Amino acid sequence: MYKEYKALNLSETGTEILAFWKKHNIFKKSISSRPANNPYTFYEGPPSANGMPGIHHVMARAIKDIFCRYKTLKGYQVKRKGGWDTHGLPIELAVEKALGITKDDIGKKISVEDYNNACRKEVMRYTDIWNDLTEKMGYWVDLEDPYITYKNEYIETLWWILKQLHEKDLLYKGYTVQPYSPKSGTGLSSHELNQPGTYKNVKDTSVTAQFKVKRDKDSEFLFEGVDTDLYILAWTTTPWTLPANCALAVGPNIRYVKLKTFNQYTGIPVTVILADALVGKVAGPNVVPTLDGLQYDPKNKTQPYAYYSAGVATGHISGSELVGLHYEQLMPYVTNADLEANAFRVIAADFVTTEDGTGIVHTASVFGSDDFRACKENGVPSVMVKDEAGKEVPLVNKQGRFVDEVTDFAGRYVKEEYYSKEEREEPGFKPTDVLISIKLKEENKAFDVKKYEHSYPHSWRSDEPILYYPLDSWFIRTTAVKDKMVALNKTINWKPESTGTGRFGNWLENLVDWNLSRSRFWGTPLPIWREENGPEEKCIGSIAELEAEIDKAIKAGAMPEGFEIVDLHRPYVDDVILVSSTGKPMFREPDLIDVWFDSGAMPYAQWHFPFENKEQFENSYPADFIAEGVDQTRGWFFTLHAIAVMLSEASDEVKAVNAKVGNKGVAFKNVVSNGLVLDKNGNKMSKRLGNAVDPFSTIKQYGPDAARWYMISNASPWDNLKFNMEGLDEVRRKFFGTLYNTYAFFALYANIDKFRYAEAEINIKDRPEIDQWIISLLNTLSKDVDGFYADYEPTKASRAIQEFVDEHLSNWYVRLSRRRFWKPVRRGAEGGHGGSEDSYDKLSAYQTLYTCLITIAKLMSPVAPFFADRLYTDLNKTTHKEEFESVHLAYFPEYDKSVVNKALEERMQMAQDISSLVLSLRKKVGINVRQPLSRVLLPILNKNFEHQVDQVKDLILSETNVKGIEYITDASGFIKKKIKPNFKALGAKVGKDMKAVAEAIGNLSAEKIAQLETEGAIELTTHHTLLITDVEIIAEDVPGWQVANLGKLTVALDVTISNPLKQEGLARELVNRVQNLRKTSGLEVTDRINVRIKCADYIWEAVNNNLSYICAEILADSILTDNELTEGEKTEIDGNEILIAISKT
RNA sequence: GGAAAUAUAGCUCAAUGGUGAGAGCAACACCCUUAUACGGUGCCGGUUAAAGGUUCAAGUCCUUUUAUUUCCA
Repeated sequence: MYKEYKALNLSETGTEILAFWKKHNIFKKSISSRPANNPYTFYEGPPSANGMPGIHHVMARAIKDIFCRYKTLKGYQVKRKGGWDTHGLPIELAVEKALGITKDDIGKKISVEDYNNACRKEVMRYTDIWNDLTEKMGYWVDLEDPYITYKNEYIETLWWILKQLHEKDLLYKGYTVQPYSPKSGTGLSSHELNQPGTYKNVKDTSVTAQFKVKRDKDSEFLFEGVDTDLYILAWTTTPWTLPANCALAVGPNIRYVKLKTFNQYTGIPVTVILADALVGKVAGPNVVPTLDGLQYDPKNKTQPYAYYSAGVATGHISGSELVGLHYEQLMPYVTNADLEANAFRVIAADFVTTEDGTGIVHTASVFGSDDFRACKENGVPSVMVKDEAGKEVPLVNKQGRFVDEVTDFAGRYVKEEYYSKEEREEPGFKPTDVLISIKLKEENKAFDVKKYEHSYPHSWRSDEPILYYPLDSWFIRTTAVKDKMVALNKTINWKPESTGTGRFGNWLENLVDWNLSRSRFWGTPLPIWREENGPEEKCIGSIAELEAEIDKAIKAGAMPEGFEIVDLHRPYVDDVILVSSTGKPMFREPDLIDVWFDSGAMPYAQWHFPFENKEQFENSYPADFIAEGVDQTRGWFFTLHAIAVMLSEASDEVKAVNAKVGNKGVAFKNVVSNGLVLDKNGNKMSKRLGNAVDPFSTIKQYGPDAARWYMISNASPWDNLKFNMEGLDEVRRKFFGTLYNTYAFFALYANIDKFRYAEAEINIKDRPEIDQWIISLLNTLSKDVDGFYADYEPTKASRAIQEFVDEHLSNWYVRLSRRRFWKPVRRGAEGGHGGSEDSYDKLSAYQTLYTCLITIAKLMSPVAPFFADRLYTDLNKTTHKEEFESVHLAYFPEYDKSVVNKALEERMQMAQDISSLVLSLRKKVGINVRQPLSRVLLPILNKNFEHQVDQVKDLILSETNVKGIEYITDASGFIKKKIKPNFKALGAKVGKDMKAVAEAIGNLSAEKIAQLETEGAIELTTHHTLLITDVEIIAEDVPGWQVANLGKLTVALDVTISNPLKQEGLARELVNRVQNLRKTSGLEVTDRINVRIKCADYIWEAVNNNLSYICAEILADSILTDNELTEGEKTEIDGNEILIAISKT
């Protein structure tokens, strides 16, 4: 027996099938039943289990799951090792919040050890909830043996990788300019800088400084007509950075001008260069045609300005013309040959604006991140001094004071706020910025000094302004393999392609070295030990190596006897002090590494490669497929790619594996980057706004399959999805509801007829037309869906399946075949072909519908794994046609080309279209479908047309309740024709003359059209030869008939109703009433009945004339007229009252 | 500031450069149903974000702009 259900309940299906999978270990079997030598490798991007999963995780994981299940169906062995991302800032923050502490308290209120233990606990806090969701949504991933990034083994692999890079000089120490708090002596992360209250409005001393242009052959053109010194004006709100000035940045497309004026502090006439757009702000209304005869007035703050050359318009200088000019160092405390040659010049930078200042930006490479980048790009050296150890350091030390070399201000804090309150209140105290301003004024180097209010970031720890300051960092020299990364990226299949070429490709083109350093506590420690103030450096690549070094250190007395390292995290690893070759102590570099390195190294670290599992690694490298959100483009996707490419150069072990598996150095071959899940209005989901969708309640309410199907079929994975609950409901009703009903219909009759698919398979070619048609479509569908999955297009796959189920299987095949299933079979003919035609036809219908259903189950199983499995097992449990206990152990349907018949598909489409046209005509003239009509007229388009339609004639007639089809030709000129140019065909031929040709075609007479049809070609008035293939000719109208058109099809309907037709219509009306009555009386579909009716005479006459038809339809043994009838159902036929009484025989 | 994606009916999405831009949902009306709270037919709905350009022909190709979103700075 096929299981029959009271109603569709996808939620229940989910929980029941899940239990079935668990009980029978289906997931494990789906792996073990596939050969190990045919692997398909998937990498799980590890989620962090310290937050609750959201609906977008269901989306992302559905995509991962779909392709893994699909490949299993295709016979691949798909292992999916789960993983957890356990390090990183979010975890630290969660712990700090839970414990009510800040970063500053670590090592004070709480030991690093306790803190890290808290992190270790925190990180797996929601593991159970995650696992629960994973199961409930049907995401198959191995949760029993996941990789966990904080495990020693995992870290050991990371260390091994770092050592590979270190040995090839791909790991080095450098510096970056970062926000820095001198008071607390630490850098600040961008996250810390984004805390509320960090940015405050402050009033700072701002200086517009005069940088004197060196007169040489490059600058000579600027001096034309200039009779004073020439200065470039640059503005800064951090005067303390002026001693470190090394370049001036201009916008290459900004227009600059020369102005002559007096320095307001010294009265010296000067000529200055600034942006044209800012003349109004700097000079205000004080621009005069010429300064001739004007005098400097020390009491007047607003000195006059004059454009240098009288013709203002010709005085423009473009920024690019200024690039390369050299100027004199503004505050020459520190210089050297390199600086003299390569610094103190004008460079172009994209961050220069004309919003404020002078349109020229003072640049101090080590005190600003833009500055740092611009100087690096332009090869400008930094102004630095050497410390006692001979190391280059900036002019400001880590406490925020000027170094000795800046003689005038040595030892002074650069920011006023770093002085204590008492110091600042002492009489005569002046902030360093002010002192610098005074000095510049005296030296005719300050053009303008004033207070300026702006927003400036402050440290949340000490509430003092931060400095942008160069901090030590460890880098991976990704730029060394940039070309290879770019080249290999082109071999990766990105979905969508634009993410790979655009976002990722551009990122690679502008690659900078990867800054690995993080100043934190909970993460993978950098395995590098260094001598203090010495050159020696050790990078440790394994636990064994570390232990050996510890042994050496113990022997040298640097560490206590019996020291053992059991945990590679801080603080334990910081207790390790090694000894150098000269016996000096070596301390670990205190940094942790970027957590992205953790996840990017998972292909190796998940197997603890190369320390263990070499074979597993070889069999799963690189990945065939990965999928994550598009936000991972520069995160996980990048780190996977970067590490893989680096190792393909730096590691002999990885090189060997690559050679063996034929990998040029990628970590993954196919990648799907999915979009975001937004709420139904297109807003971002957030807990704060309360528009976040809870995945658990969604799955509970609609079932996991509806949720998955909705998300996948609605929009391509890479488009953002507007998540709307109504859509889920629609999917449930429309797709799953229809499919469920189709199954229920099948089960109902198959159970009655005890169909078990035990009979021999009827050859497809021997089945009725409609069976051949649906089988043909089904095979086309299998092929299409296979292609879509293979191309990582799940949306197209699900839409194709949905269309097949709704439009073709349910709405056409089952509807038209319905009678075949309930048609009574003569006794004795049951159970085998060779019996009557009836049983043969019925068997064919069962076999066909069964095949459709079980094939659909397989095709849809990657997207809707629960429902598909129920459908599959419900069918297969009764027939035992296949040996698999689950659809997920079965194989993808084979495409059988021999049963695909395009002509058949075409004519069935015509049948559907013609039927639709007839129904629409019926509607137009108000004749309902129960009233039979005599004939449909079809104007013939070509010979093949008649042949095609004839084969589906019966379907059309029964669907539209019409007695016959007649084909008409236009021999008599009876049919009105319409001619339309085929633009595509004509375009190539006539090109520019298209308009005239189209008009000429439109003007063709009926005779000319007929001539074209018979002769195949005519001459147009435009002197072009028109071929029959250049146009479409449609029979548009049959005068005097009810006519409807669709594309090339034209249908005319005879709407005259003769008396026999009328009577037949009445008979059908009666059948309809009786059937309704059967249903409301609760009779079974197989019950036989007796009927008595009381009605008008003409209706009884109609009934009497169609008695056998009616009896057959309603399973009646007798129908009697009874004018005395009082009981029974009162109803209406043709406007007349009728009384019907039925009774079971 | 840079890069990328998206923009088509009230909503969700289609539309190999080929000329009246289509479905589904929703609304409305009528009809059908011994699988189907399902279906059919009709009706309603569009300056294809805007402006230029290329072309015989643009929703589609190019340029600019706008909006939304993401990533980076």
